[in-house]
Amino acid sequence: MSQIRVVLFEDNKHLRESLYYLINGTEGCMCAGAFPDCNNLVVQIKKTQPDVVLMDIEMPGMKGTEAVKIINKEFPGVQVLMQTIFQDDDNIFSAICAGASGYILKTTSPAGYIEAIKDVHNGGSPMTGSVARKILQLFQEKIPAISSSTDYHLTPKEKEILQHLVKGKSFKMIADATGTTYETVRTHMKNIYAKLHVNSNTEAVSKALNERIV
Amino acid sequence: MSQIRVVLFEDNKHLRESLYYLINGTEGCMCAGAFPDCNNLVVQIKKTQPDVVLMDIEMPGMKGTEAVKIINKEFPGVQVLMQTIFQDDDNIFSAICAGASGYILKTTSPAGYIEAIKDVHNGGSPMTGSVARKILQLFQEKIPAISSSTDYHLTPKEKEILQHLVKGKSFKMIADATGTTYETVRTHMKNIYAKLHVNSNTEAVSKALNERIV
DNA sequence: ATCTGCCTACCTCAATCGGGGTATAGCAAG
DNA sequence: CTTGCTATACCCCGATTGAGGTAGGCAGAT
Repeated sequence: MSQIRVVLFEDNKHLRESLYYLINGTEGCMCAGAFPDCNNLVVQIKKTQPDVVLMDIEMPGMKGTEAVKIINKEFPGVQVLMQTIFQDDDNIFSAICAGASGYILKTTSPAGYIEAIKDVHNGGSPMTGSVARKILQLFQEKIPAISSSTDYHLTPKEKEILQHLVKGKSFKMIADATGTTYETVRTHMKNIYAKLHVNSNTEAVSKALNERIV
Repeated sequence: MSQIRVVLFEDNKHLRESLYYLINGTEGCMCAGAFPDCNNLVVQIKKTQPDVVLMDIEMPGMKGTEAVKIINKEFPGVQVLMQTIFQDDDNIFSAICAGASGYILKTTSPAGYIEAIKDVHNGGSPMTGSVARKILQLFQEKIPAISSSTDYHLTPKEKEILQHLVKGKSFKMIADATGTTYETVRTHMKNIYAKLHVNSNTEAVSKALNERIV
């Protein structure tokens, strides 16, 4: 079986070299490159052809999260494993949004590093327990009530019409799209308004989107 | 140091007993209860006073995700560790939304179970690598572009008016709220429509909410 | 000093919408 | 077989909105 090609970006010289030797000293892994910054990022990745990139989040010059974005765009198959000393929400959040595949702390043991590299290469997303907790918390904050949305007892037809309304269509266009008449759509809309306790189309759209009724 | 009190809910008798002995056979842990279903959930938790609940996601009667919701509401300090044989998006997603603190597969080794229990008790969120990957993917889907939302160059006043519109207010009410006149609001709305490339209030609301312009 | 962008304000006209009705038909539950 | 719910469809009327103008005042930039 072929080796996992790892490339690392890490500004701390000592850590960079330690990781370099650690990876090369591990069976099934090889370090195809080790760089102190993200200058010439694209060129270096093209040259070194990594399977996994180990990326420090705080570095001089281009930020780690920026680098992740570029890697994901230019080299979609490459897995990026973030490593950091910080575990603040903002950093984690932007790394996730940028498309990182794993997120470990620098306090991780050498064996943990190797395990994480292998895990990420196998399609997993290793992350330190405390980081995972933060991600779950972020998730719960940002997606407040996907399932706890109150049921307004909309009929299938009413939901269908509401969906069209949310797309910005007029009653006429909805009538067209649903194969009914303008007046029928209006009747349904009146019922929708009554059920949602609103009295304008904008209010209905707002409520539909915010409470994910659509 | 005191022991971690674990209570488990698992319908499979064999697995339930195995886990019971595993936990009681581990230093620092004790199994304060083991139940085949979530009947009398609240009573049983009140009686057994667990630090950590190990919850099967698929059970007869009350679903695991429902149980998590109740536990989080009634006993906020209790950590819930979900275990499942499935790793489909819906289950993971609803468990997270319900407030689970960890998510492991049943293929996890006994040592892994113990580690996960300890991790969750220490404020971590252990999860199988593949589950973590799914959560990251869900995250990236649901939070598509928190910062990459295109800028439509709305002026402050226009944004203010749009915010009112999203709340479902009519032009008249917006005029009132912003201290201007009805006609001025209409003028602003025309400009907003032009900038957002829409031509109805519902479309504007929809775009504002979906692209987080508000 | 002029120009550009923003906020302000008004007008008209046609189209759409909200609220109030009424009515028929299908279909499932009681 | 009647009751209730849903879907269908139409009417009227007044209010609101969309589209098209015009125009003054004011701040910051060139």
